[in-house]
Amino acid sequence: MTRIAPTALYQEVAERLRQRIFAHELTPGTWIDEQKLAEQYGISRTPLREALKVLASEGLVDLKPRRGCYVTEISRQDLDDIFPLMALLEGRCAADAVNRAKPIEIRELKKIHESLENTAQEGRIDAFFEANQAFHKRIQELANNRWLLSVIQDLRKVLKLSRLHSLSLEGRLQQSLDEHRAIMAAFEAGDAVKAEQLMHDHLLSGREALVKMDIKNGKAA
Amino acid sequence: MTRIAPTALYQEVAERLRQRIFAHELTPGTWIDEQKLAEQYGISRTPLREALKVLASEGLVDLKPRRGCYVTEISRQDLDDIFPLMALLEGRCAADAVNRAKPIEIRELKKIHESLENTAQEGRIDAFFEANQAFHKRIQELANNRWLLSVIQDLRKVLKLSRLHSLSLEGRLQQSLDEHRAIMAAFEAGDAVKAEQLMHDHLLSGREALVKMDIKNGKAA
DNA sequence: GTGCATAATACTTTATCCATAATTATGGAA
DNA sequence: TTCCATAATTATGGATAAAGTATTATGCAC
Repeated sequence: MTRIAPTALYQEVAERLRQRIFAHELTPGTWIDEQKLAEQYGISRTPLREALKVLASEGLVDLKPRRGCYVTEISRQDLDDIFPLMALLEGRCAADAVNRAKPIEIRELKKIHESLENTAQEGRIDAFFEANQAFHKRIQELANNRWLLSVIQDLRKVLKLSRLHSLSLEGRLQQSLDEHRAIMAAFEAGDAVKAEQLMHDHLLSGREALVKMDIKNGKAA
Repeated sequence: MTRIAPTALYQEVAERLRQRIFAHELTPGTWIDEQKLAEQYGISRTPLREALKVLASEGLVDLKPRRGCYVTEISRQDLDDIFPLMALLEGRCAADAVNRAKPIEIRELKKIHESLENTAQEGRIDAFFEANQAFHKRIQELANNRWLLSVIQDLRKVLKLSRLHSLSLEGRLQQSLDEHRAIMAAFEAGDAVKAEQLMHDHLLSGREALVKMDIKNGKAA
């Protein structure tokens, strides 16, 4: 019996570690014990080490030679650097997507947007979060630029390191929804320039909310 | 005697492989024989495999599970995707750099530009190439955005896979020089908007030259 | 003669083992 | 009591070996 998707062990391990890091089960700054982890997963250290190399070049962990592996700590400066960059990139995505999308694809996007409306009204935070991700991802796919997509996804992984990032949406659910409505309208109107502008500002306003939380909680990242 | 920079073996191996790939000694599409390579370098296959994982997440090689490792083949579509993206990113870099750079840093940049002028006049292609890289890199550093920098450098690595890319500069040395002069002038005038626009177009005109060569040679990438 | 199946070979993948370097703890001296 | 040095322990990094899977070639059958 040959597997349909022949993924190597190190890839599966990398994915499991990613999930644990995103879930903040492995918090930034903590040391990753290779031996213990290998034992936990019931594998040898070799594929684990290879997985850590992959995570390191994704920026999720820091690999200090002869000193071990640590979950990356993201600073406020990093967030200040990444958010404008994401705004730029996702803005471009939106513009390209508007220009390329066929009517049927716009309708499909609209469906995702509607599930966003529904989950918001029903107050299902986690489902809203999911739909939000799906909406953004779909637009990125519509832009049809493999490299733009991969750059954005890599940066998003890094953003996920910040606990505040996932929490920030909750506090501005209504605002986020409004912004999404406007973006959707620009798509339906075929206005690429406006879609770019709106998406750009949408990302930056996410950063704004995060700054406010940051101040309230009085701690960094 | 403890080393100042304790780099792991896999990192050195990764760097050596990068150089061989960029030099097109390992051409796109070719299979990388782990055993032979490990023997050549006089190391075991473990660090070599780890190096390949790193190169894979940089996009320089394709790691097909159970099928081995191949040098990435870059398509014309990839170039069409990457160049506008680079134009966007380096344009942003230029704008940020203008806004952040102190007068002394502008003067340092000017020095690099002048060596560009000199090497061009003397017809020293390879030195011109070096200075060109230094100029772009310096602007990226002046933008002072760690993540923007790393994204650009990653994409540039991928571009280097294309042989035509390095050749394209030769055919448009004068034009490239003119564009650099204009960019330098925008820096000295402190005009961020203009610098962004010029840098953006500079990248795109590089792509244009590449398309023309492509047509003349009648082959892809 | 062509197509399919089986076997053999070769390469990837994973596990175990060893050596080296770093960190921590303990003991002695100031 | 505190600081420095030395030794021991622990973890990382590299090597080697074994096992499993994929591909290719050869042989047989239709």
